[in-house]
Amino acid sequence: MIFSKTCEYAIRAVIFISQKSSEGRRVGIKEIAAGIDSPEHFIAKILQDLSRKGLVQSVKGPNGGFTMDGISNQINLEDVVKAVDGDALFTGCGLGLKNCSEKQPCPLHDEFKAIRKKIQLTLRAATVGEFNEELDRGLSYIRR
Amino acid sequence: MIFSKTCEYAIRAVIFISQKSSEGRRVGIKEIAAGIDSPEHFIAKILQDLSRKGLVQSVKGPNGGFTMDGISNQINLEDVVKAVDGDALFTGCGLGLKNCSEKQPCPLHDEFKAIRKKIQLTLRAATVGEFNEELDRGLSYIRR
DNA sequence: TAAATAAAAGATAAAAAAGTCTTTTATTTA
DNA sequence: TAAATAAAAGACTTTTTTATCTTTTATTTA
Repeated sequence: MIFSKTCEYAIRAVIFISQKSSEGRRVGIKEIAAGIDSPEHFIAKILQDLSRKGLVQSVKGPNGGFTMDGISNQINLEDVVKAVDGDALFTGCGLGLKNCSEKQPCPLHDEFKAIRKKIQLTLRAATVGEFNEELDRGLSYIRR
Repeated sequence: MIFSKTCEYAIRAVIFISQKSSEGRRVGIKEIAAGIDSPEHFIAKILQDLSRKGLVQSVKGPNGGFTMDGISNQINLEDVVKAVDGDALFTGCGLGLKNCSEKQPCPLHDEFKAIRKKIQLTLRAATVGEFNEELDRGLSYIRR
């Protein structure tokens, strides 16, 4: 499944926040949850964590909410995935072997290395902000 | 993490069984569990399932055990993964969107399509039996 | 045919992931 | 400064995954 559910929500959320930020507004948890079709309190937890790690900004109180104002082009999806799922996806053995290494490879070592590399480079190349316009134009979706 | 723990064990187990089968012998659950470093009863369950689905053969009673005699070159790792984890890895949306499709794509639709394709083709190209020799020669490992 | 062997099956148990609910804290604005 | 707002934090529940233990069934061999 590549990503945990938590991570799927996280990616959808940062893309959503970025999109709204590009229109100059903050978004609250309720709007985010509705906008990406996720459980409200669950995505709240995830965003608390991302906020602590500096991947999103948050402001409490009336007219508060989340933004990625100015940072959505600095942050890429590799950053988000690492923050949520850690880097096992990029470094771990495909067969789950703890001691798998160049010297002691699993039978699929080289194959998985190529796959992991492709995943990593794909995510690294994708900034959170680069989807704003196509989302605005209805060319792609982050709901359901 | 790409595969579930169950699936990791399953792949390691079929490769192990294939290797021993190539030497003309059946292997019991205890030997398999020790050989791939997995919980004994857990891998037993998994193999019961693979046995029902025809991916491995099993024989009860004294001198019984599991084999892939004659079939380890017909079965590839895509078959194994599909049997255990289903085909969500090959067909599902990377962001977990149920309705993601060509007409209603998620922002990463094409990127994930390429990744899934690579994973699928890699697994399809790998027959269970093709690792026997390098395992025998100590060039790769399926333990720890 | 009885004893031994080994997988199959079923019932639990433990751990992790996903999801929910309540209280607290910070901030704004009237 | 009081009321309203919204995120932060903490406690808890549910579901899924992973793992274990016990009993049953099939097979072999002495």
